[in-house]
Amino acid sequence: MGSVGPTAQHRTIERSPAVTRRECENACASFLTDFWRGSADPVEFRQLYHLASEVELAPGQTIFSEGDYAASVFVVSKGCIRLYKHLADGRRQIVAFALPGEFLGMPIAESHNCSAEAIDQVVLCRFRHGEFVRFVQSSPNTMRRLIDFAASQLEMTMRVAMLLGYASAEERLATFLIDWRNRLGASSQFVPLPMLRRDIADFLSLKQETLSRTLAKLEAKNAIRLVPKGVVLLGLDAPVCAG
Amino acid sequence: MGSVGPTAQHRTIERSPAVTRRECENACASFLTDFWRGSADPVEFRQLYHLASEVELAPGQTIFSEGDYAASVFVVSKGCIRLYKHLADGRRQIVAFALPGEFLGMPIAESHNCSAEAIDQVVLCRFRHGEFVRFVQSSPNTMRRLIDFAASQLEMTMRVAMLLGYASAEERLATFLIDWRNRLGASSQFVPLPMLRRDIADFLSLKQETLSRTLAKLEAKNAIRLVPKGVVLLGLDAPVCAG
DNA sequence: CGGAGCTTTGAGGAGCTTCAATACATGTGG
DNA sequence: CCACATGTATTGAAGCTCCTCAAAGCTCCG
Repeated sequence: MGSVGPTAQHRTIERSPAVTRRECENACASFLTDFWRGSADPVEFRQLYHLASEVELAPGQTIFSEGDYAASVFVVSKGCIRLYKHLADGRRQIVAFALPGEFLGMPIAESHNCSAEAIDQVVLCRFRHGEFVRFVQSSPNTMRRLIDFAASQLEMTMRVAMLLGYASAEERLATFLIDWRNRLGASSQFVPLPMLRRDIADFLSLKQETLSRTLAKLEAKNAIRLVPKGVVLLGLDAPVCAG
Repeated sequence: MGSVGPTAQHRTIERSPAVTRRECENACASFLTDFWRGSADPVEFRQLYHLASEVELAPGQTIFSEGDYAASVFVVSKGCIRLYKHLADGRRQIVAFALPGEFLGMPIAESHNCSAEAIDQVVLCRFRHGEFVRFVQSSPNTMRRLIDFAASQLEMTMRVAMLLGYASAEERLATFLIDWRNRLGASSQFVPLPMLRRDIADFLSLKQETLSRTLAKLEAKNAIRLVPKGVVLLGLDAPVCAG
């Protein structure tokens, strides 16, 4: 329902073979760079290019829902996506924010284990599930990379689990802001936050009221400064996390 | 430091080739059964047998520490192990309890991302890291299984993260007890708890006082009955988790 | 300018933690 | 076999953090 599959109703750019390669080189550049770091095999690289197609989404659009049959494997090319799960009582847990170069969930799996929605304007790189799996199976190199990807996802999730278990609201928020800046590779002190407060709250397992109050507290401490669509990090690292 | 490597100082049973296979078939039986569910290849099965050796540990012994070079890959044959991480401020987070048939952490990784200690009397199945990785690389079947293993670990960790984020002490404990019973495949209502209260508390991110109180509360509700070295589950499933 | 959605602020309450003391278990030496 | 010592588990009372419910402020867009 509303998933971005080959039969989805929204805008999917299908291109002629002639332009496929170049467009895909742009769209998938960061993904392939990430995925292939080190041991590039030019032949496999090209193969993967030809399997990819491009999908563009407006803010708020659903990409897939938890439990959906995984017809496609997605990699983010541009924008920010929220990956979340619904709990029995209606609460929502954001599992991760996906950025360019990252898979949406675990590839290979038969069905999606979480839902995905575009936060801002998004461009995705799509592979048909079967084709992607066949490609991976034929390439021990790629399989190994997938294992590593899974391991790093596991590491990240464990880090979150520890954060949720033991950290105060202030520690959670500070850690989130620092991690987020690092993932964005932000050069300046300004860190954009394209998502809603509610998204951050649901990621850190806080109520949005508590999140607001904690942001205000950090600003009062001169650790951050709130600006439209983001924050400026001032002295967050040492002082806040230590105390 | 105190790790169970090929050069470790404690009891390692090195066997003659003649008895290797049979002992290992016992020791690794559950592991290989799990790992190979479905698509068994007898040849690879044998290969793996011959790479394995056996390690026995007393309660409380350290198997490896976070950050150690991963000289060995371990699979539990018998007993229960706590996998944990230390936080900056000295607190401890138990990441998982490992049971027979399970890997201790992610195989293939260069170094251990958590520490491991025997809870009770433990028997491990050990592979040298290099040999295990070479075997895995040579077997697409096994690689695929490893990806699936990683994905299921990821799924489990996400489940824990959600539990820690949103559930009350009572919900966490109830979920833990039910999951633990299911993993043990306990036929009777009695569920053994070989670990300390403190271990369970550090797993659920609760203080051990809170854990005790919550156990008492569940007993008062007739949901469980506390007995030495374990609990008897009475009516835990529906009533407690719903309310 | 007005409305809808998002964000911030306020007051009161519930749940977990902290510190402290008591009870229980296990193993050791007399 | 008992007495004691050590580590583990439970119970009690006070405090703090976060949550809940409620209202007001802000921002974006028609």
